[in-house]
Amino acid sequence: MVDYNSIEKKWLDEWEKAKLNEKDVEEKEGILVTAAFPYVDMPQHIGHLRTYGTADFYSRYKRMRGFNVLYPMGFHKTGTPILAISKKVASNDPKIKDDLKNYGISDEDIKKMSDPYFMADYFARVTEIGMRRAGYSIDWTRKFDSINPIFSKMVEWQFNVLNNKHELVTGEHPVGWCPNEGNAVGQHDTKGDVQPELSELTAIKFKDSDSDAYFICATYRPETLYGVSNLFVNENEDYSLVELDGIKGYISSKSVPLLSDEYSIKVISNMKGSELLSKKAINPINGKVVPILNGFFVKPDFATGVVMSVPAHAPFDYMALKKLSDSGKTDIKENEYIKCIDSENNDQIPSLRYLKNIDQSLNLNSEQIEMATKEIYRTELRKGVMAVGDYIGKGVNEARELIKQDLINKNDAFKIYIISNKEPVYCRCGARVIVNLVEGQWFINYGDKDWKKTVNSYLPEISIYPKKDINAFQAASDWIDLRATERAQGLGTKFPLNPEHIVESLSDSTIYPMLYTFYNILDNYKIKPEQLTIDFFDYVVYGKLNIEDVSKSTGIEYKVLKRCRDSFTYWYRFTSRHSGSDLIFNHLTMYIYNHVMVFPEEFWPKQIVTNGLVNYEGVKMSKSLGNIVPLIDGIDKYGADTLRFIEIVSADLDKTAEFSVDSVNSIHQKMDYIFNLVDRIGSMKSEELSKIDFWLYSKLNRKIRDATEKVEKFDLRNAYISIFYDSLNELRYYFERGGNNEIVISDFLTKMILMISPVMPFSAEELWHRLGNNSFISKEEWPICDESLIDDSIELLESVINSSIEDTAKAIELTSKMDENKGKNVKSVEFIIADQWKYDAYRDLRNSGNMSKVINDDKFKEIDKAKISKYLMPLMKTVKSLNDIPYNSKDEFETFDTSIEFISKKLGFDVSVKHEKDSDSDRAFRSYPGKPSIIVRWN
RNA sequence: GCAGGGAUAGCAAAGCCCGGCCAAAUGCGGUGGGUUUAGGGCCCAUUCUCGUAGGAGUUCGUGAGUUCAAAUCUCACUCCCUGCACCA
Repeated sequence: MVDYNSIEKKWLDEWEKAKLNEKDVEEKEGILVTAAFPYVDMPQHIGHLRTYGTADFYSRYKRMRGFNVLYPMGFHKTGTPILAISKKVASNDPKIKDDLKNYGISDEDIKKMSDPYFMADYFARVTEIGMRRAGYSIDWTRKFDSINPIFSKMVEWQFNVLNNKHELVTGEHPVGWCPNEGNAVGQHDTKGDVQPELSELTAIKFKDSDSDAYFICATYRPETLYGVSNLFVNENEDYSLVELDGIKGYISSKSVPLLSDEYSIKVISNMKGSELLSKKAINPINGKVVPILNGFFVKPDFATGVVMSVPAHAPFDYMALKKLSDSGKTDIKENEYIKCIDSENNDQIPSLRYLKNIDQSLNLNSEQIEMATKEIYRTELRKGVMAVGDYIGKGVNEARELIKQDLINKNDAFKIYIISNKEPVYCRCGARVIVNLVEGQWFINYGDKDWKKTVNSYLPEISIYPKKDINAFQAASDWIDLRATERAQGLGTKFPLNPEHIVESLSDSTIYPMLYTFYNILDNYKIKPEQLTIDFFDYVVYGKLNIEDVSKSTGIEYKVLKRCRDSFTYWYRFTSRHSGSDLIFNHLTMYIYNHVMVFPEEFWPKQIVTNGLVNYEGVKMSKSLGNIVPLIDGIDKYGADTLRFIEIVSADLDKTAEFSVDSVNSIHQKMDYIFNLVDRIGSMKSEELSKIDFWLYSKLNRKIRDATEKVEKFDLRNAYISIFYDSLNELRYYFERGGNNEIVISDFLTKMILMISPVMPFSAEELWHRLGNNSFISKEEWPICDESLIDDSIELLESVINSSIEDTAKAIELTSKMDENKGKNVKSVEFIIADQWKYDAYRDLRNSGNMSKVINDDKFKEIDKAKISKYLMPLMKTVKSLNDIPYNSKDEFETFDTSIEFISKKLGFDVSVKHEKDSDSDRAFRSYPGKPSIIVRWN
């Protein structure tokens, strides 16, 4: 087997020596290929190769097509995950230490990882090693990370632009919050890494009929307000009369601390739920006075602990009310329940229907009632129509929003946010996570109408691959709205408008590809971060300032400024951005928005390529399954080229690539074949070209033409089925047909290897040299198709031979069962080739589609009309899809005649061929162009 | 809920954009055969049903429709997957 690792090492060294990947401004057209830089909180695994490998493939391919392609790379270190892991290390968390140990990190290094900067550097270093070994043609002289002071300067400039254009706004914002530590909590900050889910409810104010206090009912379904028969509290729980944002209200005592960061709440007095049961409340929508009753199901720590009861539509309410009614604790009758929504059936009490669907006798537990609740919620939202009230006739979906808005406008309700996870969420410190409305939070206003309009009208200009993701981009662009852009903790750039905070880590990584274009220059000339003023960036990006002034104000030499500007404008004109498709709804959309806002139109994104994930042996790679293969291990084991092939070209871009040992083996075998063939090539002969040589040339050139078209459209899978798999089959067939011409094979292999080189650069380089070349293959040109060598006839005739062989085998199998053939063996097989008039008539019929016209044509006057008609009849059935037959009777005859040896070897019988006119067999007439009549003789 | 994607033979998966060359690529699995044949690998054949000659029938989530013609277009329905906010 090929020793991939030693080939890799050999060529990595050679490429490094030749500085093959370092690119600079040149005469020829430039392309900047960037992939979303990796977040370095763990080593990369083989799945990461998909994105970076695809970007590398594209870079290499475009270079072979004559472009100057720069593929740079950096590291993302902004944000909280690195900090969180490092904190865990510092607190001696055994689980995290195990994880790190499994990555093969020494105890000593793990200890040092309590320093987040050490950890980030460590993983950045490991990541770079892996990327080099994967063969990415990255220009490492431009490497930076996102906490680098120069990077921060770029971010400051970007936010200065956004601020000047009034796209930074402040407001209040609901966040998951730890009341103990006083800061926002995300997934990384909770026990068990649970993402706190926030959801919005409407809190409706029912006035107490004999005081100025309100019962504050939180609900997901404000549209059912028309059907309220009573309110529920839980008589066994404690309740409080509170002052909440200026009004008096009753809420459960347990809800007070959960809401107290969201609202200002002062407790006036406390009471048992049972004490509230004597009260009555007024429904704000219709003034109806309703009683307060005991709801067994009311949870005091969910929202306000007071709920409105809509027995006709809420299964829990129905069950609770029925219970009360059965025990005589209420005199509300079922026929008083108000139905306010019509949906699929005509039940007067829809909730009852859903309960009975689960159990006719209504002997239900809470879980079952919950199920019924979900079911009715779903159905009524989708199909329900308001049956009462101001919005009668409108769909529930629409009416809900309208009613909510009306109530809020009339000050009868307000929004309330809760943590809606099934189980309470706890901060690592132990406190229960609650909702807080953060005041003065800065947002980037992606909801700005003009901004959105500009982006939406530019979106069709961007080449997006895979094509079907265009919809997703469109949807993402429409959907993106205010986006929080700063936060209190984490690594990163200080937020210019509030230096206590840092720029949020997706917001700081939207325009950074621009920095690659001149980072190496800043580095070379040892430019200090403080020299990178607003003026500097304004000059480089807009070119509108006077360069002398900028040079003076920044202290950067004229020629350095000029080079930065030139480099930026050269590389940023055509950019190709690569990432996983999971980033469409955040990073990539923000990338587009920020480019459109910050840069002149000529530098807006030109191309975006996204890709799907990678499965390992049929399942997703994940930490919990323990099936993550680190990139470097994968390369050691399978070879970089093998990983590259499987991940870059063996699946459609948008699909999950399947990595399995089987697929590895299959590629290894095929590569072995190619290596052997290349090594054997010297022992072959160069002879005069025969038919099968032309066949192979035709296949090759067709392949070059079609595959190139496919590569251009990022249809890599099909391109490489043709370039790799089909080529091998064609070679095998060529040899089987007796081909053995050194020049032809060498031509074929050379072009095939050139086309494989962007995917498998190491093997291709090795094979290229074994073929006797001394240049680097990556500096060679992509093969060009020679149209004159594409010969439809020769390929078609070859396939006629093969289909005839198949048909014959099948015919023999079936006829061997015939009584007359029982006990006999096949003696010989004869192929009868259709006479020339059949070819002519075939073409005429194909062109005209008119049978009688063909029959009556003068040129067929020699032939019996009944005969022509009998011949054409079957063709009529599929007349609209007849293939073009570009050759004639004698071509088909010759092909068979010269292939007799091959055919009889395949079939194992003597084979002969005859023209139809020379045959006296009654089956001879069955011959058609491309379909000789087959006569099997038995003895 | 909102948004995006999906449902194809034993399994996995292509085809669908651009209707006919589609009983439907390919891989795995199954069956039979070959290979100086332990195993594995490799090669060949076969793998919806029927068939006394290269053919016929019935299939591509369900139901309807458009069409001379539908896996492919339209509509409805059912079910599945992914993302959803400060988090990379």
